[in-house]
Amino acid sequence: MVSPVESTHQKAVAADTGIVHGGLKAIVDCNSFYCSCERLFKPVLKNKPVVVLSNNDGCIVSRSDEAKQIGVQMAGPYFMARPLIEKHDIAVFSSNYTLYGDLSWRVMETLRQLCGEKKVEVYSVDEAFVDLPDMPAEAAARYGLYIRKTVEQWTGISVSVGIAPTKTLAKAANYLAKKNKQQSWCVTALITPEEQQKALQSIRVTNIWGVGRSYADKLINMGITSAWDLRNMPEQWAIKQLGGVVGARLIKELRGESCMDIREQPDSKKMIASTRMFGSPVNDILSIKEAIATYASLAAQKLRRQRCSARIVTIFIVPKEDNHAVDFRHGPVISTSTTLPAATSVTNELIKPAVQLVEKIYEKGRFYKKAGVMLSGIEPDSSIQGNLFVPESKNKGRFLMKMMDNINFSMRNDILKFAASGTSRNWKMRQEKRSPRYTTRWEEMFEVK
DNA sequence: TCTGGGGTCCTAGGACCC
DNA sequence: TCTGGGGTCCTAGGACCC
Repeated sequence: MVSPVESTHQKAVAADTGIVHGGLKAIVDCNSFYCSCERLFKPVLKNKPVVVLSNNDGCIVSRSDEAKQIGVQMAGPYFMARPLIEKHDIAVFSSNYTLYGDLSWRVMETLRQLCGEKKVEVYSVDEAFVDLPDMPAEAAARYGLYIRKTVEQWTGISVSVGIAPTKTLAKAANYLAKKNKQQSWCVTALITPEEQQKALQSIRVTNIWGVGRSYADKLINMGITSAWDLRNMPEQWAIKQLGGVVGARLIKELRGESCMDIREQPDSKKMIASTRMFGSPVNDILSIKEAIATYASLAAQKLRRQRCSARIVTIFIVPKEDNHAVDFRHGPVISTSTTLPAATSVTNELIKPAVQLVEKIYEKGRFYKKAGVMLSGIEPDSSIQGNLFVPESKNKGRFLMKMMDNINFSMRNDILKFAASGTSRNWKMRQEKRSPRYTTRWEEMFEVK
């Protein structure tokens, strides 16, 4: 008897055409993206260890290969890695999202030109899935190499490419490509069942896309240690143990049965958030209200950029805890929300309810380390019913918003702000080591000498 | 002293309605 | 006075991703 798994595999490659049933998918992932961006404008740093910090200079979010080799941990707190960083004279940068955003756009444009406008799904700032429906199996690896070379020539950013019949297997391929850069030339294809088996047997279950910390612990406790072990578990088991339909999909994808398509146009956001850690913990309600007002106006900007309005305003604050444990986890989040009578994207109409909510959850005497605003119940502006009774001033409000957005875009991000955001900002984040925005600000442009 | 800032999807459970 | 079962909507929370 042939099991369903085997029969899927037998159908996988049609012998006459060499075209994989269901097509192939690639994931293109920039290598140490933020570090690569920083290095692009400081050629002195080529082959030197570099790290980039998160907002607030809190964690390490990107490491060059050299920094990895020295032993700097990903997502580790900066203050803990600092001795090592100083000892080895590693270059350190605060994150500069304006610069990374611009270079990201260039990489994505390159992919669209190479592979077709509609074949590219931008998955994150440094990753994209590419649909390769007609790619013959034997041409896949060569094509991956072509992508890699072209992107590097056109943008200066090096990428790794994984190719396989499903997104999850493509991610696994990419993981191996990055792991053995020397042999793989940053490209790996997993097309045949044999290739897939060998690859999955070599990957620990922890490193599979879709398996996070808590599932990893659970799986290892059950004796499921390799990706191959996981692939061979029954779907019913996955439904019970790994979050229902999500788990079942994961198993199918590992077997080569594609459950996730490439989506060229991402849906508009269902939720928009703006949140930050404070530069230092805060205990007075006034500072928290200032922060909330600032985040509300940031979120409102994002909302308008998407040409949408929101009906639900949620705010949250996170109390500071004293936890220096090795496996640090964030403490509880205290949140509350309110539903507005009508959706809006006008900043002051969102600030006001947001700030009022602070009273509901703030506890006097307690210190907080983080706060945020989330907007949901999002509707496109075009679908909002005109209301005869909406006063004229509302249109004025919209006009003002548009002006503010334009000014903020071309000048400094926060040059115009509402009075409620305050002016002292002792809660503002630290960002001491930011590089210039070489590609988007005239006054910070890279000079060729 | 010091541990990011976004997002998505799914499930469970309660309220409410007929 | 009795009170089933199904549907829908909402919220909270947990898991994941980069």
